Amino acid sequence: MAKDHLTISEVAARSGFAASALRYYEKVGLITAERTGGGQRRYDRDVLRRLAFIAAARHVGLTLEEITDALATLPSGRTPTKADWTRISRRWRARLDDEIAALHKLRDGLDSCIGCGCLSLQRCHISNPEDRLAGRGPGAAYLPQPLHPTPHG
Amino acid sequence: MAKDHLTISEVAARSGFAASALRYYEKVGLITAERTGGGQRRYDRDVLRRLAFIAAARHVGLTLEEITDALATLPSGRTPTKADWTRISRRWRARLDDEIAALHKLRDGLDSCIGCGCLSLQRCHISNPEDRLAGRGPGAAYLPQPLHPTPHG
DNA sequence: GTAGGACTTGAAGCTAACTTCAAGTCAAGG
DNA sequence: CCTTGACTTGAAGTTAGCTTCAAGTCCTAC
Repeated sequence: MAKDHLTISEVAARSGFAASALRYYEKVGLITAERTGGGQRRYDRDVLRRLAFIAAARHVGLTLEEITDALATLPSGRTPTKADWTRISRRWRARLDDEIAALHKLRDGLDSCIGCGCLSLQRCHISNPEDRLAGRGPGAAYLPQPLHPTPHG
Repeated sequence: MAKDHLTISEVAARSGFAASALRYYEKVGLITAERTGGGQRRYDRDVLRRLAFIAAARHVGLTLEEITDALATLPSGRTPTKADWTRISRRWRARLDDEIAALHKLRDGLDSCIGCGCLSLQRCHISNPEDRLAGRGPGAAYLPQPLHPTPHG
C-alpha cells in the first residue's frame, strides 16, 4: 500500500525539480494534479515517471513545447509502453546524431583554421560556416543555423 | 585607398550582424566606433575582423561575456597574431571536444535504454544522468550539468 | 537648399523557463 | 484547539541577447 498521493514537496524531492517548476509545468499543461478540499496539490505516482520523461527530454535538448508535442504522441492517460518509448527515443537519437555531426564539422573546420590566422569574414568557414552572409529576412542573425540557440537568434 | 570608415549599415551588411546588434555590442564594450561631428558611428575596417572573431566564438557556443574575456587576453589595440589565434582556438577545440564527448555519452546511454521502457527516476541514466538528485543549492534544476543551458538552469 | 533615407537615443519588449515575493490559507501533530 | 510549517495564488523579476519603437537629427544626392 504505497502512498498514492504525493505532496508537491515530496514530488520535488523525488524528482529533483523545484516546486515552483512543478507549478509551472502544471500551468503549461505538462503535468496534472488532483486537489485536496483545501486546494492543495496531490500528485499521483505516475507523475514521477512523467517527470523522468521530461528530465530526459530536457537533457536531450528539447524545449518544453517540443516535450508537450512528444507527450501528445503518447496514448493519453496511460503509462507509455516499450513501443512508445522506443519510437520516441529513436527520434532523440537522430537528434543527438545531428548535433554530434554538427560539432564534428565545426571542430574539423577549427583544426583547419589553426595557424592560418585568417578569420576572414568571407573565407573562413568558422566565422562564416555556410558561406552565406545576411539573408533570412529582417534582423537575420549571423549564424545560418545556430548550433547553440540564442533568444532571437 | 579603400574606405577606412564604414557606416553602421555597411558594417551590418558586411558582417551579417544587425545594426541593432552592433549598437548592443558597442554598449557592452565588445566593439568601438568613432563618431562624426553629428554623432553618427563610423567604423574602422578592423571591426570586421573583430566581428568575425565574435561570430566564430558565438558559433562555438561562447557567451558574449566569455567572448569579452577571450578578447581581453589579446594584446589590446592590435590585430591578433597567428599565435594569439592558435592559443584561443585550442581552447575552443577543447570545448568542442567536451561537448562532443558529452553527447556521445548521452547517445550511448539512450541506446542502452531503448527497449527497456524503464524511465526509472532512480536507475535510468538518461533521466538521471549523474545518479544524483537535487542538491546544488536552492532552486537547483534537475540536470547536473545541463548540456543545453537554460535560463536559471 | 532641400528632400528623405540613414542615423541617433533611451526605454521598453521579446523569448524560455523558471524563481521570487507578498499575503494569505491549509493541515497535521501535540 | 492551536501552532507552525507547508501550501496557495497572481504578479513581477531574472538572464541573455538582442529587437522594436518613438521622436528627433544628420547627411548626401540632386
